[in-house]
Amino acid sequence: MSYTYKYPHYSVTVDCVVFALDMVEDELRILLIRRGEEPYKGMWALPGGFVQPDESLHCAAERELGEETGVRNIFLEQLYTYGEPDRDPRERVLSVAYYALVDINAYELHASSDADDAAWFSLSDLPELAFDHSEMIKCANGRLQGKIEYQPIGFELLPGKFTLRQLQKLYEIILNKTLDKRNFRKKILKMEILDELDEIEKDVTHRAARLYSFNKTRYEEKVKSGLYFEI
Amino acid sequence: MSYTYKYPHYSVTVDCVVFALDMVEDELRILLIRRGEEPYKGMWALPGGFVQPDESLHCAAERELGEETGVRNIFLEQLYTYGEPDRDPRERVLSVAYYALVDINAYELHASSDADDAAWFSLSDLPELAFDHSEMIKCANGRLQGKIEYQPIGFELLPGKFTLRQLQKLYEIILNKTLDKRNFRKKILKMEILDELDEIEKDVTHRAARLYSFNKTRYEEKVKSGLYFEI
DNA sequence: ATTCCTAAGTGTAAATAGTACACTTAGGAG
DNA sequence: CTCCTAAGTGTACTATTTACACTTAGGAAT
Repeated sequence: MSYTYKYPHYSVTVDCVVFALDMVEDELRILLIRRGEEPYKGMWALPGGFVQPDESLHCAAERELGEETGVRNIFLEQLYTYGEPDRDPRERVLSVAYYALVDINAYELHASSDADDAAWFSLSDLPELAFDHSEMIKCANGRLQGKIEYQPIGFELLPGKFTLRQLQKLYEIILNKTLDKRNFRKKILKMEILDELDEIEKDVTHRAARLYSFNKTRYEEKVKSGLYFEI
Repeated sequence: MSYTYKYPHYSVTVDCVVFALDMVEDELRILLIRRGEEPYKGMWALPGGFVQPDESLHCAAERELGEETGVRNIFLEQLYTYGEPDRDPRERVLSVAYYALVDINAYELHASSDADDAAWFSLSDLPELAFDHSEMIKCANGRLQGKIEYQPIGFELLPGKFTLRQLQKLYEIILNKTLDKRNFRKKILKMEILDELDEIEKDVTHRAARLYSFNKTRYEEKVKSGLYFEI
């Protein structure tokens, strides 16, 4: 099968920068796949692939991510489109980059489709990557750092029920600065967008912390009446 | 001439949302062109067009904007990529949208290329637009409102020499709220990123205000040493 | 030249938000 | 029962933001 056009057309891919938190090592992690096909066969790269004729860009990103890594139903947002004429050695390929936030414990990785392997890498210790994928990660990290301070997207990196300590650590890791425990708690609780649950964390070797959950409906109500989320 | 590919490829265009300020009517304006070709021939649309094989997306946006309207050398930044399969009635076309900021007095509009006409429209009184261009403008306006509060991009909408009143009005128009004159001046001057010039405005029928210019070098220095621009 | 009109330019006090900081409590491990 | 770790909590100080009104300058009109 072949496709013929009157004017120049380009291949279009989507690539996903998937972030997760490693609360043990206190670092951000990125989901990478090992390429099973040329070019860059055997090299680590962002999960992604070609956009099919009848799917939207967003759907393509969701599909490729699911196919290659098993990760589904997550926060996914368009980041930037990379279109330098020579960014792919085969021919001109545009890539619409997306970034995603995921609770690292919610998924078991399953490499498949064009990926030989899928694994989490520390943001501070990435392997050499295919194409311009390093640049995409840098861009995504900048976006994440900027957005997390004034939009309640951090919760996407945590399980539905979390402790205030986990939430604080999340901000400390992403913004790369320490926060004062008492001031942080005061600030986040004052917004009244967290539900205090009747549960405490389990399997810890010290006093267990209370669990909270993010109340999105409440947040949206509060935004309407003037709340400006800010950490 | 025809182009044949093994896998599906798509047409790629760039479209530009060009903002300017009307200081007389106190409103934001958008640069539109009247389409000279099908589809949507005769309808108003954003300036833009097909990406050529050897130019980057950014270059394509600059070129199309220059060709269709005469506007060149301006602040231009990628916004979002639109790729719904049916957004163009001819075939699948992706459009990489850019937004731009320009001093409305710095250019004389020259419609040419695929455009029959080019004109400024008030953001609050736009005609019906081709494709999904209304959505692009909405998105661009959101980005502008968000970005102008914490990045010094507003100066791009003013001439190189401006009064503090003009600068304040700019923020008032874009953010759609009034600001206190004394507090605004205090805030912006305290940043020490404006040069106070030995000139005052001309041709005004009242006391002439002092002119200032944005010192970008000074701004970047200050950012390095911890300045966080915010209005 | 005098008056009128418009916008330029300027400071202070009160309220709010942000920061710095340390001890007691709870609970599992040994 | 002791030890260890992190949970949980309040206050005083500092910085920032807000609200607010009058005098000055300069051209236009008479």
